[in-house]
Amino acid sequence: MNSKDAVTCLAALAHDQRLAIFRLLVREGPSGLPAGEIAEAIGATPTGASFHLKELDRAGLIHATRVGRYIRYAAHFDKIRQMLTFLTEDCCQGQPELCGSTIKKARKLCKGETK
Amino acid sequence: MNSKDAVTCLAALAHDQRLAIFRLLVREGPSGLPAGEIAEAIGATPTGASFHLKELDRAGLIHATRVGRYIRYAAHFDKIRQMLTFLTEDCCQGQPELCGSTIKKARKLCKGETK
DNA sequence: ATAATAGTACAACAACTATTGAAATATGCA
DNA sequence: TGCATATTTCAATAGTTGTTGTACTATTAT
Repeated sequence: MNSKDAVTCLAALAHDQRLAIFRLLVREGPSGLPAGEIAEAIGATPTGASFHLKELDRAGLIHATRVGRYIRYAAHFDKIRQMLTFLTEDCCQGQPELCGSTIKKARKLCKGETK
Repeated sequence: MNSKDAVTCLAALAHDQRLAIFRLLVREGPSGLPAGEIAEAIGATPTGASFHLKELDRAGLIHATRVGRYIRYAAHFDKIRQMLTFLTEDCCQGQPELCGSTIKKARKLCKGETK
């Protein structure tokens, strides 16, 4: 991930409805949801939802798959990881004890961490 | 952290120079850097740097402290953690094995994780 | 084939954001 | 006090992004 790429991701997320879509799809997991269900869930018009889904897709944070007459969207977890990593790379010059009480906690995002 | 707050943070980061400032200050740690040094490091004019620093400050991602005639800016690590947590909350409905190969890795952001 | 459903594309307009240069403020030093 | 340094503020302009409604395309079922 480079800076331009990261800016595209961040700009895609920097909108109320798109952030809601993103978080919905992160919660939903790899199977995703069809566009209509997403639109309804966040209270957007079909046109609006389509526009925002396209933005998120363009940034690579989600991806679309046609299934019959539905188009399912799902979070692209690898890209998400890349973006989060990019944001906090080399934090505190490799001495995480400096921000220990803060960034560390962010790693408890998903449970199940073993090491 | 709520959605509005998160959108403000993400919008603040969704700019090439501001992202560069943010990453510089994350690397730098709690002591931060004076505005002029930041401007020089990212190749911005004093006016431009000031504008972008203000945006990041307004979002709560960094904070300013006057030290003599310098103004030092430092990352606000607690806010950063809150934002990262907000983005990936309840991922995969609490079954991280679904995205296990991806999000987990993002937790290796800072080394020094012990548990 | 035709109609119904799911979703996208386009165009016009409004709203917001970034950039620039010049002027202002704050602090420290001679 | 007066000058230099560090940084911010302001105003004008240019550029980008979001919203809305209408029209279009793709798929399925009758």
